[in-house]
Amino acid sequence: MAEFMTGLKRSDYCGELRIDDIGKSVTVFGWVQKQRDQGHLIFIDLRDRTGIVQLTFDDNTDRDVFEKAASVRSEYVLAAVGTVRERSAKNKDIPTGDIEIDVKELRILSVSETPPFEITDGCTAGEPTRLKYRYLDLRRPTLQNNMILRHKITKATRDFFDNEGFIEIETPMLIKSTPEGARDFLVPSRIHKGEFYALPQSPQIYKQLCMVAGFDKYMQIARCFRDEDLRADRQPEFTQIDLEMSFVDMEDILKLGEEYIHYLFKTVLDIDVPIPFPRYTYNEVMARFGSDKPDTRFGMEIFDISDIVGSCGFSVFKNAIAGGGSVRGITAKNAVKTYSRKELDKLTEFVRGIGAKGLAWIRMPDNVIASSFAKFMTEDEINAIIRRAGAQKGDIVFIVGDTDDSVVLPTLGALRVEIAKRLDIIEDGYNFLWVVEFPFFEFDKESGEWIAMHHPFTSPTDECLDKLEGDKGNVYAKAYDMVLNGIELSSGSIRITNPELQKRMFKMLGLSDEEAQKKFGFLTGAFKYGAPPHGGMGIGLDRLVMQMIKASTLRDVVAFPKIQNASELMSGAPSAVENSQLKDLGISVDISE
RNA sequence: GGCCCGGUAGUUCAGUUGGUUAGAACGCUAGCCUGUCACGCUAGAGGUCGUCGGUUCGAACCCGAUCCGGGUCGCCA
Repeated sequence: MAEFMTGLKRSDYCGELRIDDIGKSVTVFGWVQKQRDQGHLIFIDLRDRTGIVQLTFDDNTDRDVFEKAASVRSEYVLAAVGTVRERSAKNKDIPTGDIEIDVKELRILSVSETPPFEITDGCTAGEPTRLKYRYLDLRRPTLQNNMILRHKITKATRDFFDNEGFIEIETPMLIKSTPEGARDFLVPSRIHKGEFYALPQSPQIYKQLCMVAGFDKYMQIARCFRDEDLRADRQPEFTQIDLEMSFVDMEDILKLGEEYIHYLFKTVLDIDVPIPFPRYTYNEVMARFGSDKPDTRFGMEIFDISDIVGSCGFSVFKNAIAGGGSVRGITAKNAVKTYSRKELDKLTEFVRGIGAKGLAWIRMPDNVIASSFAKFMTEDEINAIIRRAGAQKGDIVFIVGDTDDSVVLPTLGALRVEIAKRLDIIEDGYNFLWVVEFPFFEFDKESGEWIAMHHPFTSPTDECLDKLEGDKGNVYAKAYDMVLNGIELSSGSIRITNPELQKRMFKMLGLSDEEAQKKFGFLTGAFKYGAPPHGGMGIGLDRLVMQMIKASTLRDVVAFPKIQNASELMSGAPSAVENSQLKDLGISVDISE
């Protein structure tokens, strides 16, 4: 049935033919979007990655060609040779709508079964179906454009860093497992039975070794792996624009990051992102937005009413403050219509899910004030809260109190985003910002210990060096995050290059000299031979692309993504393997629980 | 591992006191149609109601278990 394309060569892409091409003899290849048979007149919409062109067959068409056209079905692969001519009935809705191809020769290069869903952007099939047939899903114009845009982004990225004097170096995928942080994906070794490689969570150590090796400016578009649970913005394998520079301080890296983003958005989207980006300290964003990756496309900032309610009659608030915590709130403008009493109960559930014990509110329809806690307060206290909140008729004030600020702030932060989405007050745009001055340690309530917030190679700030062993709560890191519209795009730091300091860091992480030597000896060993001061960052490419095309899930910017349970619907990976393979590796599998 | 939501035709969905033969739209097949482009008209095919078990005279519907999919918390130095 299928014919050969022997002797044919594409003259044009389908979607690129225009009225100027009238009279031109063309050869096009593509997939059948739609065949419309009207008896003595047949139209076929032929699609390739550039768009659609209409093929026309009528009484003047050779009989064999006409009959072949009548037999064509959706998604057949065709070659058509013919002449471009002006349409008698034009279609203003598509770029090629002024012309059609009067077909002289038609070849069916490949037939197709009826696809499980229609290959259009209007397709209503659910994601599981589309992922199972991802090769068909990828034919849809949206995903074609997403992949093409992603290509443009990686191309622009390489161009930018090349211009800046960076060298792209590939680091290994089979590396030593160093089980701090996320879980490693492990790869068994056949030659060393019972031993395993890990897939890299990032090229961190190798890029630092590149600095020791003198490459000075390194970059790589690197695949990274983490064996953790998935989210809409988290895949187990992802791509990072990884870079590292020697002889720089934090300012140099932030400036380069800003220039890169500016270049990228200008080149790919023709958008001027203002630089430099606003810069906030960690403590500031936590206090104002309740998040270390704040979305600043809307206001609704957090305010503190601890001073007002410190001795009020509402025991929840009073106890929160007495216990060393705080009482804070946000004001949702014009939210009365959106949030009924019943809806407020749902929000209470929402904050409980995050960890708060409850949610207090003041609802202000018309001239009456309804509140979940007013009966415990004096009128003066309520009025003071409303004044602090800047609340007016139609607004709702939400208040959370707890003995622990690490409950109060993230709760309000999450609530702030949830309400903003619901009220639809998030402005369009790209709000980049830096978060700097990260604490070096965070207090772990469960173990009652201070634990490092960053990887062990992150340098503390110079002035904090004396506090490392004592005043841990006041130690800050030379670390910085790039945030875009509430999503962490990038994380980086200046690294430790002093072997003595590195030793202290390992000690503080609870690693004995022996363990540190075993796990990271090859890095600290390298630092004995002249390590230049260096730092860098890794930018999440998938998340960046996702933001640039305004997709709601990473799956729309990854060609062959994994689903929620980390499997791939199309191939069925992961899967059991042959016993002979296991035997080769010296592995026996025990999945009994 | 926890919580929430979902699973009925190829696809998207509807389906209430539990009761005859489970419907619609799109898609598909066949016939007709000379300007369609969401073509039109006529006819038709297509279902283990996720799976297993239970309750019942009778289950898509009620109960239990389980599988699958989505979101989220934990987790992601």
